[in-house]
Amino acid sequence: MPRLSPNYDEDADRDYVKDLLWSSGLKVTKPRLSVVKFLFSEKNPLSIVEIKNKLPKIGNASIYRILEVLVSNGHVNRINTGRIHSSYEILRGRKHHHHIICTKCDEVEDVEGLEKCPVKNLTEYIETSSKKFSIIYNHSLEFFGLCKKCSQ
Amino acid sequence: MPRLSPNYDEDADRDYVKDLLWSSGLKVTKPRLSVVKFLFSEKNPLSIVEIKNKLPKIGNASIYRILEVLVSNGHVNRINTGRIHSSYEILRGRKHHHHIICTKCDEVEDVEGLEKCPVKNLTEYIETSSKKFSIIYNHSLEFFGLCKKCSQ
DNA sequence: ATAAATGCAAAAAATTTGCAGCCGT
DNA sequence: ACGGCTGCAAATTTTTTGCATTTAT
Repeated sequence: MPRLSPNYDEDADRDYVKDLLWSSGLKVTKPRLSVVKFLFSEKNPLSIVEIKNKLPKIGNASIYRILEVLVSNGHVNRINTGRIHSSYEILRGRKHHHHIICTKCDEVEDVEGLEKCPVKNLTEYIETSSKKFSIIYNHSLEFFGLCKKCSQ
Repeated sequence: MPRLSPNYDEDADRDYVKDLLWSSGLKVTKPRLSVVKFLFSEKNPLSIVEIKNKLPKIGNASIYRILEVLVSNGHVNRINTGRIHSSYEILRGRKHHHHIICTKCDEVEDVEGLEKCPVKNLTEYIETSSKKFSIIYNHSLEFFGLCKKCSQ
């Protein structure tokens, strides 16, 4: 659940999650609610494996299909960890941000404390100077390193 | 091959590629030379599939192992295109740079014209402020958009 | 000579697909 | 009731592993 307010209201959140699906014309089903709620509940991005483990009742194929539909509707971001499987994070209610990925254990952490995105103001320049591209609508910035556990 | 000089000297290049392997204490084998030379020869990053198709004589497992060893020795960069499989590009002889990826046709272009990496000087700050990470040794920055062909 | 790297084949892991039946609207 | 969604099982695709053989040093 989102740690937005100290008094977390589960019902309000449920409606929020429902709205997310409903607003995209998606049917509000149990498996979808579970996936979205799980994504909301975790601060850091979740891998397919983590989602599967946490929600064993949902069929394997459905997990893929649910995440696909969430990504294509813009509710969820697929993070390119460079690892075997992608990780996913919910977008709504969160600021644009970047990630640090452990190349040994795949741990993902959000980059915190940046006032503003260091790349955002480059987009327009790059759009102009690129030979082959005319539109840039997004970017992703990942840092790779070793987490404290793995660097010992 | 690197298009660095107008008069390209294949032998010189061969030594260059050999040196690359040798300098990391890697045995200079035919499969490794082939992979490195193929990576040098293409301006844009190559996916595992493209490499496999181009070099069918190299065993499947070896391709994975060769790329892994090249990445872990810092000669090759694994780019997270957000597509199904990662792409790889050789680093040596090329400046650190970033990419623009067309989300429709997967075309990849290098970002050109930046004097310096807009992210580099953030690394130390992020290393310090991160809770879970102690070392950051790399990053990747990709812009997503539509190429001129696909945006028409 | 010997330690490392390769190729092959088999195994494991990750993802996709087809389809019958269930469930939201 | 309809169409979209799900679960299951099977099929693909991608990646890893074990081991005998080859190869670079």
